Amino acid sequence: MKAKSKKAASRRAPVQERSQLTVEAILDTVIKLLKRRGASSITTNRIAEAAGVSIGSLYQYFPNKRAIFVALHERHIAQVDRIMERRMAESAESTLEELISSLIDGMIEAHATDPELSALLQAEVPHRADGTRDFSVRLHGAFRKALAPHAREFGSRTDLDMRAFFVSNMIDALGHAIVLRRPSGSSLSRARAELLRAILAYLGQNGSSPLPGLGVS
Amino acid sequence: MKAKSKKAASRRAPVQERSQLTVEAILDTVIKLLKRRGASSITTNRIAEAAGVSIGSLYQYFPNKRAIFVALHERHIAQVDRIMERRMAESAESTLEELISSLIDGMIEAHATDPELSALLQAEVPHRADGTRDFSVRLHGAFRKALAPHAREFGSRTDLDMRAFFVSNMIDALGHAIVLRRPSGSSLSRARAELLRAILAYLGQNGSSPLPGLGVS
DNA sequence: AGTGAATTTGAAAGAAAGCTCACATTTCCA
DNA sequence: TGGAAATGTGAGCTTTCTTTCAAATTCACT
Repeated sequence: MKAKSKKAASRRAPVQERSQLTVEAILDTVIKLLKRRGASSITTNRIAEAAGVSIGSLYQYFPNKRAIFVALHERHIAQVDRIMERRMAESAESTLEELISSLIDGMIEAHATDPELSALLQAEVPHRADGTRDFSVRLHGAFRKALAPHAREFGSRTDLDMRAFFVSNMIDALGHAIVLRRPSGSSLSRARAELLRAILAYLGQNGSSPLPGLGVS
Repeated sequence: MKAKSKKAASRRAPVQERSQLTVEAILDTVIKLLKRRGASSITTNRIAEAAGVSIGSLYQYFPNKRAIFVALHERHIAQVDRIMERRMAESAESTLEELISSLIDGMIEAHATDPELSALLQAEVPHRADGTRDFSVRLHGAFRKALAPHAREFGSRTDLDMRAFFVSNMIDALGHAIVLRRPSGSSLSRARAELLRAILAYLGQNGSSPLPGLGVS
């Protein structure tokens, strides 16, 4: 889960604190405008005005409008990276169930904080296709490492690579789904427990350890 | 899985065949331009020119550029709807495993035909957030129906609604994932079998019926 | 064949948005 | 403290979007 390096510097990189604040203000303002008016009404001039910076400053740091959106995605992904990396480190000594459970919570934490933003980023804000792929690859790699020590616990000559791929995608995609679209009657914690159960069942541990408290099934 | 009705008719609806061909040509051309040059270089005039229709005709059927993208998404979703609906009907008398297996194949069929397009639609083409949600809700409802007859087969007082939600999201999200991002070494059929196994394990049928042929773990 | 509706055309132009650049201001640091 | 580097500014130029519309063509139907 290492965050990746900077992209092509088609524009000046902010080095002083004030310019970093400018960049942050721009990205924060885009979020505000996204929520208030939707993506289609966003213009670079509106962004600059609402952020309290000149249009010239905006183009000092972003080569075009799309780059602003891409940067917003990257900032969000970096945030998720940080959360998952921390939990992965903390759970180094834990059981498999504890590890999976913690990573599910991490993904939920990363998106439940601002579900509206997550939904907007996914649906309305265009981004580079390989950006999503990079994150997926990174998460996959992280799970391959995280699962390796427990390889013996689930089925015999299982394909670790494939398992890691499925687990990482289940946590990512289903974590998203339960935060953004879970059935109206159900609680987040209930759905969270269900996701844990699904993953453990997939890893060949279903039925063994009854889940605590929540009355799953 | 009923396809939904038309949106606000801010423009004339095509009634004759030639005008329907015009609309199709526009959408097909957008796909071509998307693949060739990427979303950011697309202009309405370029679309019209490449499609061999006048800019006037384009604006006869689409109120603005975004509407063209939305229509592209809707056409794609309608295609997936059709495929899934057909398979759902065909598998009405089947076992649970046969049903799930067929729906997995349907989702793969729907996206493996043109993976590049699927990736582009997801990443580069902005769409209404509720469009994605509508599809998710529709798929969820369909699975609730499809799973209801088999409710007795998996665990006792299980929550059908929640199960349907997870199964529909696993097929959708993981179906996407294995088509677009599966580990380089693995075949699609191998991943497909793994997805089936994961869902059946989640539904509490793992270990029971050995899968045919593919040697899944 | 005749008639009206549907469709197409494309140039032209106003509106809107993206973006540049010459110059002003602030910060850094030797 | 002085100059270089970094940053900020916004008027206005360029590109693209969007609309208009009168005239031509094609289609459906009798």
